[in-house]
Amino acid sequence: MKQEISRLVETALHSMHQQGLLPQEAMTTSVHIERTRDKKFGDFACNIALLLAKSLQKSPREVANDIIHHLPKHLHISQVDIAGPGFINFFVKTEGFLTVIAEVLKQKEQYGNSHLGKNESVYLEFVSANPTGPLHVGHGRGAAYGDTLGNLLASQGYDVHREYYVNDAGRQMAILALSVWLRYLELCGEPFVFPQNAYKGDYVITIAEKLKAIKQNTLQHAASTWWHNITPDEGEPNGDKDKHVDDLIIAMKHCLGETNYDIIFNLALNDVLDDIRDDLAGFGVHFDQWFSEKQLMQQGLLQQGVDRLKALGHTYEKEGNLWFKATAFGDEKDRVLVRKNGQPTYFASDVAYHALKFQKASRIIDILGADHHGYAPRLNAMLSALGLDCQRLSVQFIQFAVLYRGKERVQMSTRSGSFITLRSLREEVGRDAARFFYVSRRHEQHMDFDLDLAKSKTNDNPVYYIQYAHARICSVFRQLHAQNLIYNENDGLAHLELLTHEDEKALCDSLNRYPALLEQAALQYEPHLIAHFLRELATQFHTYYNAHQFLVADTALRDARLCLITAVRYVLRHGLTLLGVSCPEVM
RNA sequence: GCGCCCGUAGCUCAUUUGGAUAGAGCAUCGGCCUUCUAAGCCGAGGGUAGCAGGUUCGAGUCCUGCCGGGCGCGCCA
Repeated sequence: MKQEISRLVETALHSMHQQGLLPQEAMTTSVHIERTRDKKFGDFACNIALLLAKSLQKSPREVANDIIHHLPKHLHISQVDIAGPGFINFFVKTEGFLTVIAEVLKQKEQYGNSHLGKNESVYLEFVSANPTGPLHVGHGRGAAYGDTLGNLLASQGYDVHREYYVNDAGRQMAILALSVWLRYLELCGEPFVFPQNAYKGDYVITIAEKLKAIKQNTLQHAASTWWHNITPDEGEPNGDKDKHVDDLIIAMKHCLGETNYDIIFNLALNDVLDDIRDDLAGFGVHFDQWFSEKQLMQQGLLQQGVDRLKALGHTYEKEGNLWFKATAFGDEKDRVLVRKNGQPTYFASDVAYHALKFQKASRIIDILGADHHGYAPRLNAMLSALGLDCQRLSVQFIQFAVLYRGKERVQMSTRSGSFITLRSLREEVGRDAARFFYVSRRHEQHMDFDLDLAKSKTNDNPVYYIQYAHARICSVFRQLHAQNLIYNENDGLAHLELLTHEDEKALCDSLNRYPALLEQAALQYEPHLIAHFLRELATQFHTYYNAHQFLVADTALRDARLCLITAVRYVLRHGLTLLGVSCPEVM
């Protein structure tokens, strides 16, 4: 309907041009039709007269009047008005909206899908939390957003690859391995003070218990045999918590030897990763690939990336470190690639990782926590240096969810073990409520997350309202069968003109705009629009449900109404499925 | 100090990318179950869109400056 009106206006402008009422340059102004906010302004509005008025040196209302006089007639348009400063308002007859019902019933669960993406490959990386502990509720937002965005893009014809980048090569993982070993030593009865900077969560003890079950006491070493030349922990004279753990890691490797160290390291890594994988699966989030940073190094890709930058002349050496000239590409300072001890930085592996992504896909989306926003300029600098088009990379930052328990702010830290896990949230409020809640806010909007509210008053979550609309439709059909009535779809489609109520028109209007809404949401990476649309559609349905009886004696009317609510059901299901939310038939 | 994000009803958030009288939910108040599920519907109150300028037919939306909040500014990941 929107496109049809757009064409009508274009036709009008064209004939005005031919009659010399419109100069050539005015024809370049693109016609934009939008839905009205208020139905008293009709169903669609066009602001073209306001845009043309200046160049024509006429009042906007005058221009609008000229346009209306050149508009071709259209079967479904009942009235065209000029309103306000010069808007052209179109009133569409209800029949103009009803055709969508046949369209939805024809496409069924495909309705809403499109080929917008033309099969373009998209490399979507999200969550990618360090495998040093369980996911917490802060990660949930990125998981829900990323997965929904993936679903959305796939539905719009993009070829989506989902990936979790596993930081299994860095210092943090070494600290986890150390933490596990120290807990293990405690279980063996060794006395010492647990380092402040080590991981203190209970899961570390659980892993240590597993280690003890497997290796018994074979990895036990009295502190007197290996605790030498360790910088004191913070709080003690000349203490430094970072140096303290780093020294302990070196001593640990020295004491255990590489093989035993790797056993502990891998046990910890795999245990945590299994937990994360399982948690995400329970959240309905699946990845095509879990990409290991360590493999990036082992396969020599990291070195290749560094060599490439070096060969292109974008690096220099200073004080033994290898630097990337990031400032030459718009970053605020140069970045170290390889430390003087030969260790590559995190940034170096990101060079290699992104070069790889650019090889594999034409569009790359990184979903990062908002605390990483400073990372975007150096990524862009690096891509430019490599001669890659940084327009192909889009970095989406997820703002933090600030957690509250009632009025009280909850501090979270993986290190200290004081955090709410995603798993516990999921178990308490359920996957549907959690996913809907996360994705119903715009991702770059700061969000307040009240744990008490989320956990106690789950019925307040709008997701149930939407699911209830779906269940009610299913229930109507159960009643239909219980009353031994038959639903004849073709008969219903043949009598759609019986749907004359405003409620019915409003529902069809929503069904009509659903595909365009999905396209918009996909292009802007804003899946929250789906959540809001569904809420609105559910409201319209509940209103309709309360105002009219569906299972009426008049078969033609009954079938027509059943066609409409079946179409509504398809769209509800399509949208909820994109959000990773279930569609219960009974509630 | 510099950079990024943000500020909309008592609370949590929308607002069709610059459109007409800024809308929902929660909370508060008043109605609706002998009729397809009341996890629902109908109605009421509640606003200087942080503040001040600017751009134009028109600004919550774009620009500038303040104020307030979050985050970042490592050879951490």
